[in-house]
Amino acid sequence: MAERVTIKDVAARAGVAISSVSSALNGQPGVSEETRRRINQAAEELGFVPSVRGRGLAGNRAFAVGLVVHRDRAVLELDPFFGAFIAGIESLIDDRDFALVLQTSPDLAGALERYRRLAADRRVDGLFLNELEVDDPRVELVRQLHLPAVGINPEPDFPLASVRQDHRPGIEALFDHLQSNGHRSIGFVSGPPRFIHSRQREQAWREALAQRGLEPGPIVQGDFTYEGGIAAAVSMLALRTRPTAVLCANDLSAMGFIGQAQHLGFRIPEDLSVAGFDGIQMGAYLRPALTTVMTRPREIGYEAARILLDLVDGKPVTDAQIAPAELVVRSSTGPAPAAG
Amino acid sequence: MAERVTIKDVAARAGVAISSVSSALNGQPGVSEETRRRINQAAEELGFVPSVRGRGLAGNRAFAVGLVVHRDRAVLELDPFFGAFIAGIESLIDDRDFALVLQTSPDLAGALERYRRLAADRRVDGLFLNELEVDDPRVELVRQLHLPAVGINPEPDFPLASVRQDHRPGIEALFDHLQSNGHRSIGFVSGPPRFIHSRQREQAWREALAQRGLEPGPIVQGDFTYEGGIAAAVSMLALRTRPTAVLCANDLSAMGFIGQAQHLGFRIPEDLSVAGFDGIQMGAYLRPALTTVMTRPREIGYEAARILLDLVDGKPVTDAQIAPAELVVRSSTGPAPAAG
DNA sequence: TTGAAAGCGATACCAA
DNA sequence: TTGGTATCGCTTTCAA
Repeated sequence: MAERVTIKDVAARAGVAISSVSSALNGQPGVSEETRRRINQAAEELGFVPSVRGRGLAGNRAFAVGLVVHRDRAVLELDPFFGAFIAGIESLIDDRDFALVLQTSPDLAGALERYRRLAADRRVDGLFLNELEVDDPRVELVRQLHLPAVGINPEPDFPLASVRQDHRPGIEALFDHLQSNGHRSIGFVSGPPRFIHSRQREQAWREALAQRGLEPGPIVQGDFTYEGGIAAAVSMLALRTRPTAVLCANDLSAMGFIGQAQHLGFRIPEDLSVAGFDGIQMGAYLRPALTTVMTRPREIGYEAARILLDLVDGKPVTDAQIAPAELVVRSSTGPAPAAG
Repeated sequence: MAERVTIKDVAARAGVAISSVSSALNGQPGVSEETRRRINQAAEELGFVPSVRGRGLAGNRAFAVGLVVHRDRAVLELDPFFGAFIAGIESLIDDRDFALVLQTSPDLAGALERYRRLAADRRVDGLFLNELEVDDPRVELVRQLHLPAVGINPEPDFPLASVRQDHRPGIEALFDHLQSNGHRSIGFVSGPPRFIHSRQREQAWREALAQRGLEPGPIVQGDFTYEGGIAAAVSMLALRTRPTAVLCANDLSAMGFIGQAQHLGFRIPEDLSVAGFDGIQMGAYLRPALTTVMTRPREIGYEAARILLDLVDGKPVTDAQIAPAELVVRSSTGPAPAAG
């Protein structure tokens, strides 16, 4: 029972050739209405679903796209980006009968190996390139591999298709908020500089300062982790010229920063305002609840998938621009302390 | 350039038939050492990687396994289970040249549809069944579909292969810890009863109480979310007979519970001890840091994948048992308040 | 031990 | 508008 029904079965039942079944079911012209009807009915009755393996071999397509998450597992656990990003991808590709092949690797080198194999054994038709790094070797790789790929928030002159979200409006809004609260010295906890998005965020911070004629506050390098936020707080709060407000490159490091600042006796936001970046749910649950700049990973995933599938179909594509990041004011930011 | 090299190319280069290439590369007998060597060399030189499409069609295999996450996106973002679980799966299947096809669906009904299609178009050779529900329809589905499947932490009489982790030792240890701290009334915030693992955790709580001759403390139903934890705290802490300690069915709801309890003026752990279940990283960063029972999703993923691939290979399998959950004492639990 | 050939399940071209 | 057939890349008989 449940013997898989193939195109032959449908053809037999409808009394036509398999080529006609294929044409009919794929909505191609050159099939009479009557025949098409018979074929559809036969397929229906038999519960026929074309084998993606057969289709793939014949059409030289995998009907799948690949994503390699090259982060260590702990980050993957904590980072809210992927869940939403993946959900966004799926909401689009499902309708087109594509599947997502997900792989993980702790580092970029391993990820490259994965990408290479996904391409070598022809398991996917296209790739998502996220967490782009400076001079990211994946760009050259997909070129060699002749694989369509779409980059997520790449640098301006990125040579492949891409989807971007402008972070600046959110950071601008944050600065408006801070400045109207009397802050004039605003520090920054960065991410590892090898990541494009680390640089983008730092750049946005610099621009916002410059635009307001403010001196850049202290900057300390973090690494997007909670621990990195702790370390950043330790060094930044020991400075003689402490900022009155701090922007962290992501929410997780903001959480670490706040935790450590409180541990050191600072009241947030009375003594120090701290803001994050990402908009993770958890931020709403902290006390103080985290002021942050919210991105839209789900939409990014959706748009990235749309572009990628168009690329796979050989359609012309234009880069996508997601609605800009937005400020979410909660309680970790407030009036600057009176100058002491 | 970069024209895909196929088995034909290798055969041509080695001066043999493609069937010999196939046999040689798959390590099958009936190929002379000399020929095998020549073939290997040719394959090497050409950089040949067999197409998973061709292999799949010929061998009636997809070389892929499927996981459908049927949770809403917000949960997927916050739940640390999946990241680690997936990493565990991958660490095994990668070596065997299998890939993971990941799909998401907000609910079980949608998930069933996804499973059905993964099977119908023969995209995967096996399925992971996680977050099992009572009378879970997926069990019948995979039977109909003739698809190998492995259940994660199912009920005792589960009819399919499975991997289990015993939660009880961790909860026993927690109760030892609480009891030695003077707690005698221990409440429980449950998960939705339709989930097997909700029931398992509640059952473990009941057993631990019974074993110590303690009366079951109050029980309130949660839903594994932060908000559910808040709601549970609201109702449980309004009770005339408040417990002195509370176990929550997962860390996230414990976090909500603690947040709300603090909001209501309870000091944790001085006035009330609260423990979670899961062992998410975030728990270590809270204040108070969360006492919890730690599971091992990565190992669960690994073992589940091992069993599933054996099943796919038609090998006999036995259920896997992961090392039991363990207690992690942090600062959200402490001595019971003096009886008032 | 080797090679030829028949599938696997589709698509697509070309005659009829 | 149809049907026959080559083809995709591989595995697996089965002869030689």
